[in-house]
Amino acid sequence: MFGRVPKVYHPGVARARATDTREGLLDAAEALLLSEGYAAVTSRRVGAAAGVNPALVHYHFGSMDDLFLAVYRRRVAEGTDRLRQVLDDPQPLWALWEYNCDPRGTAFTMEFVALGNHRPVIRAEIAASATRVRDLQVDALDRILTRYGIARRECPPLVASVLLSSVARYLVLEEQALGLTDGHDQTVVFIERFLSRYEGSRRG
Amino acid sequence: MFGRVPKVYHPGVARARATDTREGLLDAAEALLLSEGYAAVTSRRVGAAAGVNPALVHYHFGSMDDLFLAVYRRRVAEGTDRLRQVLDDPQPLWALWEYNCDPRGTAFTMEFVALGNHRPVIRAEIAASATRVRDLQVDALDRILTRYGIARRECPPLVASVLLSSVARYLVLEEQALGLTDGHDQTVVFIERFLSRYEGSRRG
DNA sequence: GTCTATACTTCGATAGAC
DNA sequence: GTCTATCGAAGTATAGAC
Repeated sequence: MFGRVPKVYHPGVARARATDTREGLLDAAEALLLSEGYAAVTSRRVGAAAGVNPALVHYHFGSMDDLFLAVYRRRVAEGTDRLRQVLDDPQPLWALWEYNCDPRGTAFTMEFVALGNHRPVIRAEIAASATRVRDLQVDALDRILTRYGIARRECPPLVASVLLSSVARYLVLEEQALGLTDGHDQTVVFIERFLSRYEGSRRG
Repeated sequence: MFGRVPKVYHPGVARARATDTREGLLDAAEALLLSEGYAAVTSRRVGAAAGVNPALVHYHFGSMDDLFLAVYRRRVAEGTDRLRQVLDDPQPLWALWEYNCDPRGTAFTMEFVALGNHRPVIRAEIAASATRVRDLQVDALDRILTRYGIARRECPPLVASVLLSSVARYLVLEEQALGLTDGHDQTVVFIERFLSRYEGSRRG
């Protein structure tokens, strides 16, 4: 009698469902990426994991590249929010170290780096976001180091940023990807002793 | 008249040709891996790049997993040889730093790490070789640090090894994969100033 | 050893019914 | 929005001629 109900008549309901499906697909894609690597992220498997039809991947995102981009951007947005909060921490150096030690971000980034190796669109996105994150982190470190009276010439914030994230992220990479943990405990102790010199032992 | 010539009658010639093909396939696979990522390493593309029939990949290596393993092992063997020579260098700390800064090894490892994410056989191989390489490096550093009179308690060789390779490899990773070089120059200067304290500036 | 030919699988993407 | 059905491309792997 009414034919199809125009979606504009029930925008809330219609859009709620669509958003659920969309988010479900993103969740499924991200889970697959982390557990089995990017090669496992196919429209068929993502659809199956999300409990919907594979064709919906293309309906909601277009190509697989677009799906990957959406997954990436969602996670980067979360990460950036967390990074901003680091400065509010009463022990910002500790917070920054812990932020870089988060294993989720590393496994995630590694897959996308490998993915970007043969998908130019992905590669460009990674490069852009990496620069943004680094700028944010350098800005934070600049203020932190100044607060502790560490001269810029003695230890430039840029260098501190590179050193901090290098060690943290490489430790996680080794542990997650290679199952290699030799010397990690000792190295962490070594680093954290350094952090404690400025901020005391970690509280909270 | 003679039918097929049994290969045992001309082992040198027959084996020489076979070896060439085998090596050619390994070369092609490695080149593809580095230039376009592991997803580009398919039997068809490897065969085409090597100028032979794709079926030969399976004849010589069996499965694709076996091809990947062969590529990996060949490169690891080369890398291990180079690492052993580091100790003979008159400036071993510098040599070790440069060894870890080699971009080839890093790009290579990264692809295999991502590959191992959904290929258990590869993952196991990486873990085993990573442990061997680290042991070798720690052994080298132990002797180097002792030579320079650096107490094991002050800077454990294991920690030195982890720190050194972390920073070096992560710098390369960022540069190669993300095109991100902000702060790298300054960081390298920072590190090399440290090296120079013990070994003077790099010679040769 | 190397090639041709092919069986079988899985992928990305799209057209059209509902 | 979601599904069914399907096309064409590309992958792994094998059998068999040469």
